[in-house]
Amino acid sequence: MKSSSTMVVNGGSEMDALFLLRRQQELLRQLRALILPALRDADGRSADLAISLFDDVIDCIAGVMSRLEGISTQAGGRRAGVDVITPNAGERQEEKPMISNVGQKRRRNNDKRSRSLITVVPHYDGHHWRKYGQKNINGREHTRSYYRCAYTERNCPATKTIQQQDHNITINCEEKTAKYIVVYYGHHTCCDDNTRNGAKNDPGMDLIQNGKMAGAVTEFQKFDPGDVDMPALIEVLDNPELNWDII
DNA sequence: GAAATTTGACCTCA
DNA sequence: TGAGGTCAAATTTC
Repeated sequence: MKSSSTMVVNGGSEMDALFLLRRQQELLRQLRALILPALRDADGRSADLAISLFDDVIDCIAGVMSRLEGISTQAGGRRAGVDVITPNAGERQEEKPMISNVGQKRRRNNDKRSRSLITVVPHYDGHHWRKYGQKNINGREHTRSYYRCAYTERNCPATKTIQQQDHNITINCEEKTAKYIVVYYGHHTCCDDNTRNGAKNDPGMDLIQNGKMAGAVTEFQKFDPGDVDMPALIEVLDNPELNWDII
């Protein structure tokens, strides 16, 4: 099956290419969060090397994106309705805690939104989340669920909401499985170690043990750090099982 | 029994 | 004033 990414590239503009690059960048981050726990358990040195390689690739994409952004700005503005996602965007945006007064209920400011994604696996992002609320949203068929980082005792302010899309998306006459809009707020201050350990408890990580993501992980465990196969990596990123779309 | 989830009430903000 | 976000007690799950 030809990926939607490829199709857009073939007929696309600078903005389409930018959109795909953002998607790839985000996919890389998700893949990084996905495989690092397994790598660290197996071999800490490989994990460190993998982090370095991932960061290099993400930086390269960021460099290409900034060039393309220069071109597309000259050509007439950004793609409507798409968040601009820059490297570490979530980390840079948040200087203040999201909730300024503990115990006070405050409506979330949209400025605090860091990024949003559409995915079929909303729990699968490498972090350990705890649900703290659920609401029916006006005009929506499905409820919205509210999650915060499970490491709140370490003052981690990260939260996210998961909203199932009202209608399943159909691409190339194929009925896709239910998709969820995941919006992340704040960033994790619970550090990588917690992310790593927390991921073991993340419901999404069960997917690996259950075999849904086993292919990707198995491939990576066989990975030779000295032999980076970029086409193969792109194949993994295009894996519909992950199916992350930046919105 | 601890941890996680559910759910109704409450609070804030547009 | 109502929609959306959060709290916290009750309930469920492990």
